[in-house]
Amino acid sequence: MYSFQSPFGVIHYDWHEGLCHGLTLQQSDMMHAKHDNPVSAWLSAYFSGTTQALPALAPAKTNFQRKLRHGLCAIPYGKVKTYGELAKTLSTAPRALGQALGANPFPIIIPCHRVVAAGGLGGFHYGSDWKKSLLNFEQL
DNA sequence: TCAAAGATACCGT
DNA sequence: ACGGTATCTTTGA
Repeated sequence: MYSFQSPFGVIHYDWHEGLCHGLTLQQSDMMHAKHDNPVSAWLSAYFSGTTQALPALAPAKTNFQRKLRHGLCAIPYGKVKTYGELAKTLSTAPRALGQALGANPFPIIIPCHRVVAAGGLGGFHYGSDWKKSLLNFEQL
């Protein structure tokens, strides 16, 4: 388990066998530890406002989640989409989409925060503070 | 297998 | 503005 100090809180992630197995966002700040691997490199670049090729991610468990990942990566930096819109392009239901987004092991790297509800900010698995901060950060 | 829950949307009143 | 219903995938019993 590694950790990365972001401007909005600490991010823990699993990295072994050359593959990222998941990220978890923490609410409170903890110790800063610098690591030298593709995940930290990507995060570091992201929080500097630049984009970079994705690190190796563990494969999604279901077909649907693979489709979802692909659909999410199609949302460009600084833009947002509603659950309904994205659901339509994936031929699924908005509710199903939200369910899957919450189960996504790679928040931020797979930009699940760029999906908002039709009537405002939607929910977020790790707390809407993260979502708000990330969106605010991207839309500078 | 089936039932229940989810980070929703939409239409009726 | 509020409440009920439609809708699809996952997960646990």
